[in-house]
Formats: sequence, structure tokens, C-alpha cells
Amino acid sequence: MGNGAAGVTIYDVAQAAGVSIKTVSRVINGAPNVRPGTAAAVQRAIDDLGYRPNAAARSLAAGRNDTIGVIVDRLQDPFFGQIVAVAEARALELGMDVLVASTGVEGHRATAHLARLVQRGVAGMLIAPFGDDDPIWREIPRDRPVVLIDRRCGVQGLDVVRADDEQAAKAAVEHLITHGHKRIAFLGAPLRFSTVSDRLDGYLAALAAHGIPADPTIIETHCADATDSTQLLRPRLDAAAPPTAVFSSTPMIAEGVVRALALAGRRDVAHVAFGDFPLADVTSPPTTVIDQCPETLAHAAMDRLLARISGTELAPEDIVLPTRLIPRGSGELLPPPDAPQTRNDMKRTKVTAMEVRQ
Amino acid sequence: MGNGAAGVTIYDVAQAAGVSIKTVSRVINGAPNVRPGTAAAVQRAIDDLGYRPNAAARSLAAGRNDTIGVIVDRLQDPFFGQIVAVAEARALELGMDVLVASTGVEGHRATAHLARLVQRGVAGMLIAPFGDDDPIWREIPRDRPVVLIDRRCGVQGLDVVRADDEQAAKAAVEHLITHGHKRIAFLGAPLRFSTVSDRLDGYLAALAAHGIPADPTIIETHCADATDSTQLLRPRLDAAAPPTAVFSSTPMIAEGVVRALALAGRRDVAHVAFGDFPLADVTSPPTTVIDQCPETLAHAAMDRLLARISGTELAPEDIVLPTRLIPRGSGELLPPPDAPQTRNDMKRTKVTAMEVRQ
DNA sequence: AAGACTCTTGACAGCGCTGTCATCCAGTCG
DNA sequence: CGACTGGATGACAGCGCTGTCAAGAGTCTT
Repeated sequence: MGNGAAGVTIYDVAQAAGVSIKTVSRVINGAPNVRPGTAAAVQRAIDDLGYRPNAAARSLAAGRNDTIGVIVDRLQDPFFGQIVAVAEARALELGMDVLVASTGVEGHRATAHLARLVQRGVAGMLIAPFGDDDPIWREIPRDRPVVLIDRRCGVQGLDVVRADDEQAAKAAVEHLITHGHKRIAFLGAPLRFSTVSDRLDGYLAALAAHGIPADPTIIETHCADATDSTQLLRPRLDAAAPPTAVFSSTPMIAEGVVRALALAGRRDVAHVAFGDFPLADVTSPPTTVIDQCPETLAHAAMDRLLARISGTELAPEDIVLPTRLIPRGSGELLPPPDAPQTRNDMKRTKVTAMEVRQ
Repeated sequence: MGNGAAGVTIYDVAQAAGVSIKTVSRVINGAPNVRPGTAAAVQRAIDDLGYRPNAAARSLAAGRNDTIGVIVDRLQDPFFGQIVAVAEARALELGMDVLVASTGVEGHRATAHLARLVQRGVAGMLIAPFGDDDPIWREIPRDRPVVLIDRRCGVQGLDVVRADDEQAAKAAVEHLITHGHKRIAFLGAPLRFSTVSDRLDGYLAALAAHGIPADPTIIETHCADATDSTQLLRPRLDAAAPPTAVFSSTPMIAEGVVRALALAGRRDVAHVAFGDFPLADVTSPPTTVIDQCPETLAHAAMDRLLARISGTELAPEDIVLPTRLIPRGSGELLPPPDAPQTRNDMKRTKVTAMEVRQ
């Protein structure tokens, strides 16, 4: 009984139960071929002594480990919070634990974390790679299961579970176009995030599909955080030919956009954000979002990771999950009747992603 | 060079460097009394072979462990996200790792997690206990450092790091009173959270200090989540003598309050929330909050935990940190000039916490 | 009834590392 | 110049557990 005096070992249990340590080991691990009576006696001894197997000894002896590592940017971000929460819940079902590692907003700690988790002997890792072609990710160990979530990275041969960024962004922008918008600003995080890059492609594809020229002056991809998006959107709202709608490429950026609009007292600018966020439904007007269903993503990624950990052989796959648009009001605003036409209407008809990316 | 083929052991390094494993061990651990030349040779061998010490073997042999466990309600909650983030950052500084455990919104998994973390041999734990007098917390092992954060729990003899809930709540309510409010609703999570209980005490103390009778009909302590607070506030707004101000006891509840007010189109109800939350500044009107500075709390808790882990002897302490009120608008609204007087003005002058808690 | 199995159980050798204690050697000192 | 000191290094015994292999005890065949 009682709260397990530390220091109780398998030997103590064996002695108390009058069996060998191996039998105790069998009982602990639910191994077959132990007579019920023996198992019961051992179990009683375990309970009486408050024995808890030593995880370190166990993983040393068995050579395996029931810990998985999760690497994300920021634990504070609800998106990643949800991912870690799902990972933890799923791991728990299998009696595994989760070691968290956040790379920080610049990804500085990524390399160190990768090394640490390997050293810790994690059975597998769930990684939201920070930055697309960052050489850091080349260091991802290939000797154990790794699943990338949310973002791709330059590395080949790994499972990736992500939202259909390009299609979803395209759908979002078309949603705005359908409501009559032609000047739609793109506010994005840096393009080294594969997600943002894909979303920009979707944005451009939507414009192109509707014969709307892309205007580089309202495409911003240098927002590191919400403060940036607020500050970078502000002057554009006051410009000669202001956008009548804004597409935010991430929830964080959307936060800054909502703030910029609120500060400017503008309720006439349409807004669709990629990624749902808390209180999106009570902004004025409520923010229309693309829900990328972080939990679904996380579950899919964990399915994959846990399958690999349990030994299933799988070919690396790029799993792209659908998203859904949640219209709440801001994305359904119509442009003002006197909205100026696109400034460059006559001059050019197409901007390629390449050009924009300069 | 290269990405450390797993399976390289200290023996391989020793052989490559022409020394004994013990010397390698010394180098790895930065032990004194190793000739610089020897150390350099060993280091070279380590680098060449891509050797990484096996954490399991290490903690088994040394009997210590450089992992700390953090138990919180929900990782998705930015408040806890911040706490875990700080814990992780601080742990990393010392080369330690963080094992996360979320108890779920009802705290169901708490016991299991406690056991798991102990079994994993964590060096210490940071726990945000769910529920005050929940017997679960009696199971907290006393054989290793534990620091409680944010909330107390029935257990004695443990460090607690928390905000000054009662004083902060009192200040918040007095802030409303100063602006002329007399009918101030209290929306709270269940009182088994020590924080909520303390905040209710602060609320009652503020009313009492100003001779305002507490009205149990506008004191609600059964909000499990934001949905509840929305639904429970709604009818009260339409009641005969509606509150002219609302005090939300947690950010989650505040979210529901903001939503209820937005849905009802009410911008005239003053609102002060305990705990800052994202976009609080862009609600209509912007939400006045008490910032409990989660990061500061987390740092203070980690200071304590890491000190204990490193062997410092400390008497258990209840560390209460100050908060600050951030006026943003909603808390500074004045009550309507024709606001009805408190319904019970003549009938009673004081409600004790006891009564309210029925 | 002896051989062939199957089910239970145990002895024992590590897993990779650290702590303890012994050893060796270059200086120091009386 | 021999005893003495302290730094540098290594031999070795575990840490607590699991995997392997063998042995003992029944059970089933023919």
C-alpha cells in the first residue's frame, strides 16, 4: 500500500512473492505463460511494496524506450499547444511519455533539441520544422521514426502531415473574389515556411484564375509576428488604392490584422485568416477563417508515428488533409461600391510567384 | 563527423582515443583532473564517432535524472502553454528536459501522471494542481522536489508560487466600484480551484469594503468553460436588475463573457477579467484585465524547483506574486445613469463567502 | 510406459554508464 | 635521496531490468 517508497526494486518484489525476478518481470510486462496464482502473488507483492519499475533501467536493458519527442516553435501558440496535447494524449494511451522541445521563434534551439532527444533515446519524434530549407533539418536522425507536421522541410523520405495549404488559400481568396473583391492584400510570415509559401501560391492561383493581376505592393511576407502585421498593414490601409480585403496567412498574423483594423476603426475591410483562433468569432466583424483542424492533423501524424514505432513498415508519405472555411462575417463583407480598380489593371496581367518572392 | 550512428558506446570512444572508459566518462562530464591533451584526444574521438551518451544508462548508473515533469490542465491553454515554455527554456539551460503531462479538464489523468513521472524518475516536478482539496494531490511524492504553481492544493509542506489572487480580485472589483458600479456580477469556475475561491473572497471583500451588499443571484461559480460563462451570463443580462459590470475570474471565462456581450450587442457592460488573453485589446470595448504575468510566475517557480533539485535546502514557502491591472476600456465604462439600485439594498448588507458558497 | 510436447520458472549475462578505490607517476620536501 | 603528496588514469562492481537459454513439471501420444 502507500505511496511507493522509492528504492523498491524488482528483487524486493521477487523475494516478497517468493519467485525469481524474471517472473516479476513477466508479470510487470504482462508476458504470457505465468500461472494466474503466481501472477496474483506477485501483483500483491508489487502493491504491498509500492513497487514501480525503474524506467531508466528498463529502457537500458530492453534497448527501447517509451518516450516520444515533440519539437515545435512555441508552446504558447495554441496551434502547437493543441498538437502537443494530442500527442501527449495519444502517447499516454500506449503508456508512453512526451518530451517537449520548443525551438523558439527563430528556431535557434532546433539543432540542440534534435541532439538531446536522440540522446534521450526517444522512440520517435513529431516535428513541426521551423523554416523550410533550413539545414538544421538535415540533422534529423534517420534511425528512428520521425513524422513532420504542419510544414514540410527540405528533407526527403519523411512522412509529412499537413493541411492543404495551397488549395485552402486559393479557396479563401476565391471566397473574397466571389464577394466582389479585386484588391486583396496578402499578409504573410516569411516564405521560408513551406506553409506560407504554399499559401502564397494559392493566393496567386486564385487571382490568376479570375484574371486579377497580383499587386506586389499589397503582398507582404515579412511579418515575424502580430506586431509586424499590424504595422505593415496600417500604411497600406491609408494608401491611394487600399486593399478592400485582406488574407492573413497565419493566425498570428491575423491577430495583428484584426488589431490594425480595430485600431483604425475599419469595419469595412474584408478579412479571411488561415487558421482559426480564439475569439475570432467576436471580433468586429467576426473573422472568417480557414480551419486547419490542428487536432485532426495531430491525430493523423500520431497515427503515423505510432504505427512506425510499433514496427509497421510504411513508405514515406505526404499526407495532405483538407480544411474548411468558416464564414463568420468578415470574409463576406462586400467591397465599397466605389472601390478603386486595381491600379495596374492595364499594365500587367500576371505576377508570378517568382517575382513576388523577390 | 556526421549524424552519430546510434550504437556508439563509451567503449568505442575509449578504444579510439586509447584511454579507459572512465577517462571518457570524465571528459563527457567535465570532471576535473584530466590532462588537456587527453581530453582533446577523447573529444576528437567523440566527434569522429558521433558518440552520444545514453541517457538511460547514465541515469541508471548515476541514480539521478535530468528530466523534470510538468503537470498542467491543458496544454492548449496559453496560460499553461507559457508556463511549460518557461519551464522548458529554464530546464534547457541546465541541460535538462521536460516531460509534459496534462490532466485534462477534469483532472482525470492526474493520478496516473503523477505515478508515471515518478516512475520515469524525474528529478522534480512543477504542478498546477487541478482542484484544491482533491485527494489526488496527496499522492504527490515527497521524496523529490515539487513546486506547485498557480494554485494551492490541500497538501502542506510544498512550495507554492501563485498570484495574489485575493488582492488582485479585490483591486479589480474596486476598480469597477470606483467607476460607479454597484451591481457587479462574478463569473467563476468552480470553487474547488483555490484561485477562484480566493478571487471570490477578493470580490466579496471589495464589495464589503464599500458597503455594497453581495447579491448571490449575480454570483456564478459553475462555469466549467467559456460556453458555460456565455450561457450563464446571458439570462442575467436580461434580468430585472441586470449587473452593470462583470468580473470574470479566469481568462477562459472572460472569453465566454466577451462572447455573451458581443452576441447580445452590449457594449455598455463594464468587464474586468482575471488574466490577460490574446486579443483582449481588440474586443469591443477592449477588455480590462488583471495580468497575472504567467511567465513571471513560471520563472519564480522554476527558480525554486531548480534550486531544490540542485540540493539547496529550503523551507517550504508560499510565494505570492503581485499582479497588475491593465485598463483597456471595458473596465472603465461607467454604469448607465439610470442603473437600478441593488435589489436587496434595504434587505441585507452582507453576504459571507460561506453563504455564497452554498 | 517411454518419448515428445507444452507450460512455468529461474539462472545469468549483459544494456552503457558512473562511483569507488587502487595504481602510477612526477614533483616536493626534509 | 627516500618518503610524501597530489594529479591523472584505470579496473571493476554494480544501477535495475530484460533477453536468452535451460531446466523442471505436467500433459499427451502411440
